Amino acid sequence: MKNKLIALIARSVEACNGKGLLPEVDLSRIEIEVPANPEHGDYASNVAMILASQAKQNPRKIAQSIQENLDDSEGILERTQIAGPGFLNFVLKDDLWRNVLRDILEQKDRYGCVPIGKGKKIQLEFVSANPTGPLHIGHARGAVVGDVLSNLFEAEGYAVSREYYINDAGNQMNNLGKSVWYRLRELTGEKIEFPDNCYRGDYIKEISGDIFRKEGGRCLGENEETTIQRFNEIAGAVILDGIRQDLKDFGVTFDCYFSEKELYRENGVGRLLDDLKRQGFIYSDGETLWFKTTAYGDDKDRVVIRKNGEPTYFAADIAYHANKFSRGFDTLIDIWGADHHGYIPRLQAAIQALGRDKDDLKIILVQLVNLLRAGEPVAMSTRSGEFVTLREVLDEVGKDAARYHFLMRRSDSHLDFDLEVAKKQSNENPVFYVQYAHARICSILRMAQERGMSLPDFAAIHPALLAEPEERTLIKMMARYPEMLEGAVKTLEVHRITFYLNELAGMFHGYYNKYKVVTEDAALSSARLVLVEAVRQVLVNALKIMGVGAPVKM
RNA sequence: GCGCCCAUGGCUCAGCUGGAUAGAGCGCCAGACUACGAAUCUGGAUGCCCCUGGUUCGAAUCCAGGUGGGCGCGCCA
Repeated sequence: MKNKLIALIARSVEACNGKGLLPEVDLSRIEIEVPANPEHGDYASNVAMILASQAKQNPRKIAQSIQENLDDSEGILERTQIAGPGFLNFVLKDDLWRNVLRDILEQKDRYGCVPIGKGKKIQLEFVSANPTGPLHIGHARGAVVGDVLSNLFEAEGYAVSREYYINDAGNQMNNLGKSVWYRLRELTGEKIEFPDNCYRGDYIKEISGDIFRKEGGRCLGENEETTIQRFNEIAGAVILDGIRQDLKDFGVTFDCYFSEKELYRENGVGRLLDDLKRQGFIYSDGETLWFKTTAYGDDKDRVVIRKNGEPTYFAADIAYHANKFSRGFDTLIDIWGADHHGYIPRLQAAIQALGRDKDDLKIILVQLVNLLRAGEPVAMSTRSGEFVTLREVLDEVGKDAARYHFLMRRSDSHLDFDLEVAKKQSNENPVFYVQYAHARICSILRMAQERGMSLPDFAAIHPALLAEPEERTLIKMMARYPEMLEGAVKTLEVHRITFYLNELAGMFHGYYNKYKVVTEDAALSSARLVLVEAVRQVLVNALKIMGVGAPVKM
């Protein structure tokens, strides 16, 4: 719709050029928006104000020239008006709006999907928590944002791949094995001092207990180093299984779990560094190898091979992103906790050194969740074993409420998650507000069915009967759904869907309380059934992208 | 010290990339079920959009400099 209007304006401006009313001007900044105030029409354009400075004319006069030269051969305009400093406001014909209902009923699940992706391959990497402990509530936000963004990209016609990067090649894995080793020594009766760099959580004791039950006293083996290595593999696998299960129950699944160890196979990291060295991005100071990230705006160069000969995490990460690109993705999106923001410049430098455009990698920072219990902050640390697990939240709050909660704010703003509030299944929780709207509509449709009124086709109703202001508002709101999705994709802002849903549900509730859908008037009832069915469809479509259920009854 | 993010009613936050009178929810006050589901709705009060300058037809939004808060600044991952 917006595009149609832009084209209309552009043609008019051209016509004005021809008649000498306006000079040649740059039209790239024409914007069409939905005015906050309905009195200002269905759409408004700032075109005259933009042109005013270029054309050196009064904006209202320009608006008038454009208005007079509009060629509405399609007949979509009811009227236009000039207002304020020079806005050109458009009021569309009601029929045009009502056709949205037809589109929704015909397109069903696909309504709202604009195929702007055109099959472009995009990869989203998220969660990627070290498999050294169960997922906690802090990981949940990134998981939901990544999952919903993936859904959104899919809806908009991208070929999406979801990936979890398993950091299983670093020191932290060794500490995991060591943690198990210490617990097992305890179980065999030894008195030990549990080290600070080991993990204290109860899950370590459970894993150790399992091993002890199976193997008894011989579990500690002969050689300390190989035993710890063995434990870290066992524990890593058990924990990763748990993570997968938690994510699945949270509605988050991945196409690929990528192991960091893969990168070292056949000296992959080393070979990549050699390549980069040949291109002059890597230099040695005699003891260590440095990557020249300053060449692309980083504050200082970064170490890739340590003095002890071991590659850094960064070295592996360069190889990882090179690997991603080699798999044919056009765009990569990484979702990180905001505490990693300092890492962005060096990774972006790296992908440019790999010959990619800076924009081929987009990094979304998700602010850390501030966990509270009845208003009091709760300290969390994987190492100390003090944390609230994702599992716990799922069991107590439920998938839908938890997911919705994490989608209510922009991802770059801090989020307070109060356990006591979240656990309360009260009407304070907005997810119920939206789901209730859906259940209510289902209830209406059920009841109509019982009275022998099945849902009519759009062709069978008289759309003009939907003339109440609330009905027009609802229809316009639904017409904006595709634009909303497109905006959310372009800005990578999933919270927009939440706000849209809340507003649509609110409009429906208001309408419901004021008007009766099913009445003695058969024609009116039919039209209104189509209207509420359309609302239901849009609610379902949006909730599906959010991974939140749309219950028929509550 | 340097860098990134944030600052909007009492609280939690939106504000569609610069538009017309700055909006929701919670909380507070007053109302609405013999009704298609009251997990709902209707009405009411509350604002130096952190401060100071700048950019222009127009700024909560963009720029500069402050103030206050969060987070980073390893040859950890």
